[in-house]
Amino acid sequence: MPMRKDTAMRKVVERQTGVALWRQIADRIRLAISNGDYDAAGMVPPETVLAGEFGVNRHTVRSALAALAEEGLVRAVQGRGTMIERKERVSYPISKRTRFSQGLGRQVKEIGTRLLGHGELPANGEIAKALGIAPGDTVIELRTVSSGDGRPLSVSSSYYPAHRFPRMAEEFERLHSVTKAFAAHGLDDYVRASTEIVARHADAEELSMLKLSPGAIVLEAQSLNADLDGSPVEYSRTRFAADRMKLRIET
Amino acid sequence: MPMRKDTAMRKVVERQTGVALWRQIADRIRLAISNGDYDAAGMVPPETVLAGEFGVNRHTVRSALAALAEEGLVRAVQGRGTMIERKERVSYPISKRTRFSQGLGRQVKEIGTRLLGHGELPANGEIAKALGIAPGDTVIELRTVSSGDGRPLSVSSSYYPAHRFPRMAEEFERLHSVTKAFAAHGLDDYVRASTEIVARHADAEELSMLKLSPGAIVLEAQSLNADLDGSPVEYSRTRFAADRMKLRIET
DNA sequence: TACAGTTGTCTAGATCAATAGACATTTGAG
DNA sequence: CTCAAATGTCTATTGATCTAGACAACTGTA
Repeated sequence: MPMRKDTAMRKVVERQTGVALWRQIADRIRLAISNGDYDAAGMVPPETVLAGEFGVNRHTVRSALAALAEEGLVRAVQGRGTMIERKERVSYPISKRTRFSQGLGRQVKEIGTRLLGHGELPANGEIAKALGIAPGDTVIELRTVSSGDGRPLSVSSSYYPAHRFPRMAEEFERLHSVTKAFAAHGLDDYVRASTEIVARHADAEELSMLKLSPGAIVLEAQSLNADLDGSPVEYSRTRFAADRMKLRIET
Repeated sequence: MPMRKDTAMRKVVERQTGVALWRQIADRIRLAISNGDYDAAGMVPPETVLAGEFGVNRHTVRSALAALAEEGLVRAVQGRGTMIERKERVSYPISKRTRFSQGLGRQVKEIGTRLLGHGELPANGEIAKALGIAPGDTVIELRTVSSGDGRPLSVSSSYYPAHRFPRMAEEFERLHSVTKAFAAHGLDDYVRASTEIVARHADAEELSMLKLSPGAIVLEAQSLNADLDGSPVEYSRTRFAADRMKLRIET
């Protein structure tokens, strides 16, 4: 069986698919940037060249580049070209001992987690099953958004059994750390029991919280942390901006 | 800080974003189906109701439903309504001992892996770095597509150091199993050393191989397997159809 | 059979996306 | 300075998407 060669001179974009050509092209250029395809020059090829490669009008390419400039990924300078401002995805480690701030430390200078809101609510089926409690039992919800160097990276909803961690919200607000808030309840260590990962289009709330443009992708990690006896202590759904993050699984 | 309530009567879709309304709506309905929001009735709400919820014309909703019907997710019956045909995502386990067929066994009746092509090529920087060989050293590439119950689930490109596994392609064609092909080279056990996960829009080749519609999402897992001495034996990039799969991390 | 509720089809017009071409403006090199 | 190469701006036109309304066809129930 012969090897299929990717000779594709013309980079394919498809029409009449509900996704505008300029957006498909923006996605392709974003990918090429993060792959390092343009590292040699440090800039994107000229608009006329890109238009030729994709088989579209130059104006269509300009729409794509305008969208990328809006994201802060490139910056166009008249007379010179379109320069790459930023390229790497931040790598987020998932391991037995996953703590948010650690592991990102070397990649981002400034990490911030902001509490969006908190509340108590009866556990629905999904949450109750994960935490091993009865549906309707009270859980505490924390909603947070995390940023690196000023860019939002993830939004998260976390659930804690209220009977065991009654002051979770207050302690988190005081200490700005889940690990420390656990410690304030007498829990010194916990480990990741399971993680499920799904990718999908961002919904309207995620678009606005993560400052994404419609059609953008989120990586959703549904994770369960347990104490050393195996009893669940936290269930959370974290949605990462997929174009800014990759997940690294450490087994 | 008060809890933010999601009262959203009107489900928000955004205009002038390069993603057609019908496609945004299709994505939202697909998500609602996989969340089980419509399980009680087993069918999608009437077109007029959906049009009201999203604040669009009924024709726009019809375009969205037509796209979902094309995917085989729903089936419209005149006079009755639009029924849900399929909803679950297949869960793919990632652990120290990840083998493709296992773990999917209970979820899918019929698993097939088809060899698309193979070849020998000099390792590029990415592959050489992963496999711990010199750039330019020969690697064997296997390109496969895997299906469950007739639906394509993933496409994969795998790379093996040719000096150690010279007959990888032939053995895989004969045995239809990477694990058995390794065994034929005298390697009885191997473990997952690392996995990185990225989500992005599918490119044209992935769209056709996975039978996806443009704008669809792939989950790409870049994984490295090593023998028990820690020496890399396989580097692969597997792209999963994100709307059909979720990844389960087992730590 | 009658009817309410639903999907299917058609027409017409408004708005958005993409093409095409022309020319202005800026930059860097010779 | 001059020029080539690149981005910026404008106009006009075509095709795709979305809205609007009307009515046909089918299903299940009363």
